[in-house]
Amino acid sequence: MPVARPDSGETRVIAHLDLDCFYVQVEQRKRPELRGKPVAVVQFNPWKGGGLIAVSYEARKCGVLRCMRGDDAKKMCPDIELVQVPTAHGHANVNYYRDAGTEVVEVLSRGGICERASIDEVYLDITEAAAARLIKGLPSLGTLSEEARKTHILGLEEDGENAMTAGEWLCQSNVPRCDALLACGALIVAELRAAVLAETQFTCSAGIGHNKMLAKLTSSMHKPAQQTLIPSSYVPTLLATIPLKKIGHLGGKLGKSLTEDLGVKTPGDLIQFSKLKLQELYGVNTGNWLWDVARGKNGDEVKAKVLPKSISCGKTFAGRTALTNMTSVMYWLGEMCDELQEKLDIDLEVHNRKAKLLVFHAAVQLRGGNPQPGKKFPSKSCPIRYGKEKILADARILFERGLRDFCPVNKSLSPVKGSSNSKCEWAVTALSIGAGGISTIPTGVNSITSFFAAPPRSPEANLSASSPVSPTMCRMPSSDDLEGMAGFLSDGVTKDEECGTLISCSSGERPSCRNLFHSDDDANPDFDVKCTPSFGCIGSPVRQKSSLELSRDHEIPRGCIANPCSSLDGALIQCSPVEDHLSVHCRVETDSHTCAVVSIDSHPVDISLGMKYEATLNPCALGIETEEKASGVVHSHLARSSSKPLAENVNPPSSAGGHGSLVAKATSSPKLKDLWQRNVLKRPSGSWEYRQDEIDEEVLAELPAEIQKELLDSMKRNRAVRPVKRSNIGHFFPSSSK
DNA sequence: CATTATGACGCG
DNA sequence: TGCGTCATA
Repeated sequence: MPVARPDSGETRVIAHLDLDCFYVQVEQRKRPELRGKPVAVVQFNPWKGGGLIAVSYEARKCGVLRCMRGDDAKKMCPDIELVQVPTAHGHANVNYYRDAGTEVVEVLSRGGICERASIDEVYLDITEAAAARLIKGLPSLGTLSEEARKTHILGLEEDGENAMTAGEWLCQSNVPRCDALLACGALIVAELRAAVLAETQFTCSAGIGHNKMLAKLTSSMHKPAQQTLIPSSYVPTLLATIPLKKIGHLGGKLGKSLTEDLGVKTPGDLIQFSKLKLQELYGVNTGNWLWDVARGKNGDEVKAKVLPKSISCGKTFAGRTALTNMTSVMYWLGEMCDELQEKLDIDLEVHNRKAKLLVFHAAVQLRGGNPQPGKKFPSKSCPIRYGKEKILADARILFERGLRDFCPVNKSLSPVKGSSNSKCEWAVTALSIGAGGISTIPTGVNSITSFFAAPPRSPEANLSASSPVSPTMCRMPSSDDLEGMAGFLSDGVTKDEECGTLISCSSGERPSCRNLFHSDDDANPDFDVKCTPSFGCIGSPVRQKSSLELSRDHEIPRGCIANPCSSLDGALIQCSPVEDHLSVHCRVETDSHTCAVVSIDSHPVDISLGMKYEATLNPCALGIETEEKASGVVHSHLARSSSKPLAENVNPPSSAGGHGSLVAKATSSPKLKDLWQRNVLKRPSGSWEYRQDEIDEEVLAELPAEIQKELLDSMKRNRAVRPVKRSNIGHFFPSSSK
């Protein structure tokens, strides 16, 4: 549901860029002999020649449409070249196209704040660049590039007394600043499009306006390889003219409801309704948003986001290809898990990110028994454990769990053919698994690792001397890091005040540098943290102290969880140097699929020596498995558990300890440190609380602009309007009927 | 049961 | 956490 954001009026210059029939262009670049020909890209599927997903403009002239099948396209246009989407793991693989899109993003991101909206679409906020250009003076006809001159200016009168060319419009003086800004924006976009063409060989179309909605609306008005500008003066005319469904989010049920229930045919028609009325009809958020739409307003910001927030793979099994037994389901799940893990590996390697959540979904039909028509197979999720075998095992459990919820009577997991009435027979028509909650592994120059490992006065203990630290690890905290920090600080806080536990650990092998940042238990056996809990207590409801010793030989703190049955599967430690304290926040995922959040407060740290910590641990969100296998060593025991172990019968590793990782974050910049220090409130419990409302504006102002922006965005998001109680939205999306 | 794969986001 | 909606190649 759309949500209205505070509108910025006409101060911004926003562009929306869209690659023309993108997959086709990618294929044409690979095979230049296809250029200028009728071409379509078809998705792997033997049925009727596969489905078209991209059609070249030459083919469109013959009447070939997307959503046709390959066979139909051949009939309509015998000369058409059908190119297959590459296949991997038994289904279509779009990585090649995604990478091609990345090339484009790399060019475009030079122009301003860049938000990758889809595989081939980008929003740019080029306000700053446009303003800078405007300061240099209005463009002049002589210097106008060819591409800029070809801009379509909506509402421009091309004949008659007041006729004006686009070039003239772009160069006019004595116009409102907002128009001049748009004109500068058009020049910039023209240059960017030319750069994209020169550097990637791809053409794209663009829309330029004062907000995302307008930019998106106009980018598709002149295709391919053209750009369109919408002056604010033309907005009312445009909105009164176009079909409602052209507006983003109004192409579906909401738009249909507006038309059918209220007779609204164009966005402009909405203007007759008061804000209150729209709120009553569609809820506060959507109502406000619609009120804005009627006026061409839209406060959505262009987010600096180039990377996807989730990664998934899926396959459909239509018609007779539906899967009706566990063996075939497991086969395909296996393929998909391999693929997902591959993607996660790449994302970790290339972007230094890890996912938190595994999501499973399937489309399943019930046959026999009492198949309930509209019933949907539920999607299920759990914390993700890296490693394809683990993903597969978890996906299987999620599937079975879904099946249990889904099957009405029978709890059997196997489909039964020739359905006896008591059993249910199922057919899987789609499977998908995805990884969500992907975020940058926090790193920084003064990450906890270098903090420990590279004591300034102890060169021989400097880890980087023995194993070079990669540049990415030594960089300034990126905006992603910051976002991670803000998010972490705002929600990574323990809430459970009652339970406590002890940990202690001694160290294992000296880890390689890489392992300080990544957990990759299979791939990095050299980082095998042996946790030897030396003492502990079971079930103490009282917070207790324990010490974490770091010996001189092992500069790296071996964070480890008290539960000896667990291996560290994705430990994440965040730390902040605050005065002379070191504070560590640690999130641990264990083999038994539990997770813990602990925090450790240290007292004066001498980083050049082995360290002793007074630690207070606040486990939360735990469901640590039982003490029964724990041969006399430490157990965690928790008063409450908010997440159950995934598997009913978990076999804990027999030995204490396991593979693990320590991922650290801190800040090198004194300013950031300061920012952190001032806004992280230490609570008696030793846990952290982040008070974003107390961020010191002066400190914020000293940060690099990009980081400022990102932090502000992040704060805004955290503060986003929470919908008030919906009044009568229920009647609007009838869930039962249909 | 034939558009397939992939993603984002908002609600309760 | 899970679901539904929307979008686009």
